[in-house]
Amino acid sequence: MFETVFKAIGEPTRLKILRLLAAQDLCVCDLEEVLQISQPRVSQHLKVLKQAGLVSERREAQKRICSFDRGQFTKIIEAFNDFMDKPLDELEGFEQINIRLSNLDGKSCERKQCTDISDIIL
Amino acid sequence: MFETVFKAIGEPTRLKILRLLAAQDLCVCDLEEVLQISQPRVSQHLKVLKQAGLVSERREAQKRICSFDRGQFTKIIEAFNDFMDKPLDELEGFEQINIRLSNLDGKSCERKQCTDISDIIL
DNA sequence: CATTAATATAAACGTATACTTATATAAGGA
DNA sequence: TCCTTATATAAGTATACGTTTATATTAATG
Repeated sequence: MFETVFKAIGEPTRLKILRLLAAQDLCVCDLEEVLQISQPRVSQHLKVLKQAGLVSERREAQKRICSFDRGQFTKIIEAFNDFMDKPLDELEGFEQINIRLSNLDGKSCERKQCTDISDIIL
Repeated sequence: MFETVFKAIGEPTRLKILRLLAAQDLCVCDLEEVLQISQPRVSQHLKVLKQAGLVSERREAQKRICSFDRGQFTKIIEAFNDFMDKPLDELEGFEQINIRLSNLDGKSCERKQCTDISDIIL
């Protein structure tokens, strides 16, 4: 989820589109004109931005007017800060990682080369 | 700059590394152990995160202890919000784009909705 | 109902990126 | 000094991604 969002923003053309939509709502052909890039290119980038939840669209006749969903962006950043602040053991998908991290304490880098049976001290 | 940062975060392995470093400082071999991935892989991802300014490192003997630079991240997000809020004509690199955007009004796709507070005439 | 306008989708292609394997460097011990 | 530990870098490879060209879809218009 965060991956999708940050990846979406981390591309120059999409970042420009976002910045433009932050100034005003625009349809595909406007973006095409303003950015001077091809229509499929705009369309494909918009798809990525929509999937990331950063852009929404409404229809007006044949046109699709796109908006930057600023509220959504703020929410995502807040959620990301929560994600970064939360204790690791409360995080889904980090169970194994957290176990290995706990087993690390004190030992740091000296544990992994104990592959030889004769190294094991009982 | 924003591109570099968001691209850096928008990759699953790097996001995990960041999240781990947010919990505690770790050296390369620790990350290797905790995430169960190869040493060059960790090293290369850390390079990207450092270049984005998200991770800093200090040396302890042969080890390089990595930290998540949370302050830097906060600064970047603030800068990004500024970037998104600023009027287009104050933005470097958007000169031509802004001209074409202005030339749009009335033409191409109708509308000219003032989303910018400074457009509001009192 | 055929045509045009606005946008989406598909296929093809080149470049970028993530990962692996192999090797290099740098700092501590023996 | 030679060896080990910790990390970086290089080269190779496969996949993901951005772009273009071509075509499909969907909604107004004549």
